[in-house]
Amino acid sequence: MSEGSVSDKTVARLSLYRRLLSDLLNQGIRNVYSHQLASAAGVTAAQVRRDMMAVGYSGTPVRGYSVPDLIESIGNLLDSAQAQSAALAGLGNLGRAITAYFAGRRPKLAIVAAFDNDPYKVGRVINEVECFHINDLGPIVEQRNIRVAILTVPASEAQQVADMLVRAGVKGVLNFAPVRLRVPPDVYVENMDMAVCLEKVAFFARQGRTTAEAPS
Amino acid sequence: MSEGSVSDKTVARLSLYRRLLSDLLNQGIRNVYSHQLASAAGVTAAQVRRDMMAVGYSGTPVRGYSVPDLIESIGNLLDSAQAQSAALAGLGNLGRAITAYFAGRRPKLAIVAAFDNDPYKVGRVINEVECFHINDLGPIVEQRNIRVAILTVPASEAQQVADMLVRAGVKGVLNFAPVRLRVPPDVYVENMDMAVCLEKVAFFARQGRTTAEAPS
DNA sequence: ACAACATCGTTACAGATTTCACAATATCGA
DNA sequence: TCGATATTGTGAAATCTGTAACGATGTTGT
Ligand SMILES: NC(=O)c1ccc[n+]([C@@H]2O[C@H](COP(=O)([O-])OP(=O)(O)OC[C@H]3O[C@@H](n4cnc5c(N)ncnc54)[C@H](O)[C@@H]3O)[C@@H](O)[C@H]2O)c1
Ligand SMILES: NC(=O)c1ccc[n+]([C@@H]2O[C@H](COP(=O)([O-])OP(=O)(O)OC[C@H]3O[C@@H](n4cnc5c(N)ncnc54)[C@H](O)[C@@H]3O)[C@@H](O)[C@H]2O)c1
Repeated sequence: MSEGSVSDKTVARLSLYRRLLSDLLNQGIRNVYSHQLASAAGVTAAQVRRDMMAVGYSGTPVRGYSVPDLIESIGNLLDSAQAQSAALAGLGNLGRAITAYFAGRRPKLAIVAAFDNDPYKVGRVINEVECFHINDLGPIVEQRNIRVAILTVPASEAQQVADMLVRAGVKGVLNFAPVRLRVPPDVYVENMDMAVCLEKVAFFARQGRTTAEAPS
Repeated sequence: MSEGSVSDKTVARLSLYRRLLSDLLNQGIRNVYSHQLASAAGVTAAQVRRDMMAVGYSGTPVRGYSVPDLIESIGNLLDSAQAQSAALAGLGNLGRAITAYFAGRRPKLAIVAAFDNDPYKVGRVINEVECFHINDLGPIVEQRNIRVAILTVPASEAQQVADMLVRAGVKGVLNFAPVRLRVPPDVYVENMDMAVCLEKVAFFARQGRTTAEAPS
């Protein structure tokens, strides 16, 4: 199904659109125009319509887009047929915040296992997620067919833990450690680099650069 | 001083380079080639050399770049002359993790005040940062000349708190709430949208897209 | 029934960003 | 001293990304 190549940026915007559309649906709004969605997302109307080409969904003039139908169409592109599972490595300050945030939020993409090397955490259930010892990562990730991981271990451990994840079959990593991971070319890594982002903000705050950022 | 227009992406990469260079310096390495820095950062050597043009620093053939000199040159571009101060709004799970992470790390860009509306937190010092009541935000931000803020309040409160920050003179916001903030055009907003990023990772993990991401 | 209208889908364009390619050059070894 | 060599800096080409423009189209009001 679907296009072989949807760009990075487009995927990010579609995910954002979907969240905005869900908000609209909760407000009882069932139709939306490209310029309305654009305004909510902070992009141009042309951008929204262009992104819709990737989805393959067509609205109608005068009515615009059907909110529930569009949510479903975006889901057809972004979501996998069967639910995906994610693992989290490193249940420290950030790891716990993240598990709390995602707990019970996405049925199609949930954190189903956490790993740490701190014996005090292993065996406990934190924010609805069971914590295992890092040494058991391989078998558990393989058994549960986990392909997505969130990496929140200290920078010094990040590469080593990433290697374990990759060996166990993980194909996508959301990396919070301020380190560039070395992974095989078929593994996708997204770096959330807070230090870099904060320096960016500080720089442009000083420069007075006119705002507006696409979703990271 | 310096160029009027350095791109978004270039600023992010320069911040990354600087961190990598600091690591090298700690290892006692005092010279580096563009292809080495490129490999560490996950970009091409041509990209590194192109970014150096924005900095205005020149290396020499055969020797490459001087690590300490390059760190200084990047600092001349990225850092402000006098230290910048940042505020954090919302000392919840994520806010506490972030203050812990940045505590005592950057002398030139430190979190110097936190704000919350939870009376239990107000008045306490958490991770070396004093917590004030959100209602006192305006005067304190103005007095301390704070221009940069990190926003980690619940999504429902984000716009309102952002308005307070902007009124107090903040010109750059690192926003973690899954909401698109409305701010005047002279205020720079960087969205760290974890939900969007996780969906991106899940999507490309499935697609088998060949990796490699620029710094966010 | 049909004209007026606002919006959609798509193609063509423009701008930004990255990569390529190569002349210029500083250093090392003979 | 001087040639050999690997690297730099940068103009030009290529690619990626977003914007603009416009014909096509469905709806509404009369
Ligand atoms: N806290 C933040 O806001 C923040 C911001 C930016 C980046 N980061 C990065 O995120 C990562 C985690 O940050 P944190 O503040 O949560 O740190 P933390 O020290 O609170 O948590 C790290 C966790 O990883 C566990 N751990 C250590 N070694 C391990 C190993 N080999 N295998 C499995 N688990 C291991 C520790 O037991 C701990 O629970 C770090 O790389 C940090 O640089 C954090
Ligand atoms: N925790 C995560 O990993 C994570 C991930 C992605 C996004 N986010 C977003 O970050 C934000 C914070 O997340 P969290 O998990 O820390 O939530 P949290 O509920 O733990 O923390 C929110 C904090 O904000 C304070 N607060 C509430 N209203 C306020 C107001 N009007 N003024 C000042 N302070 C106020 C609360 O007292 C609390 O301390 C949310 O918008 C969340 O969606 C969090």
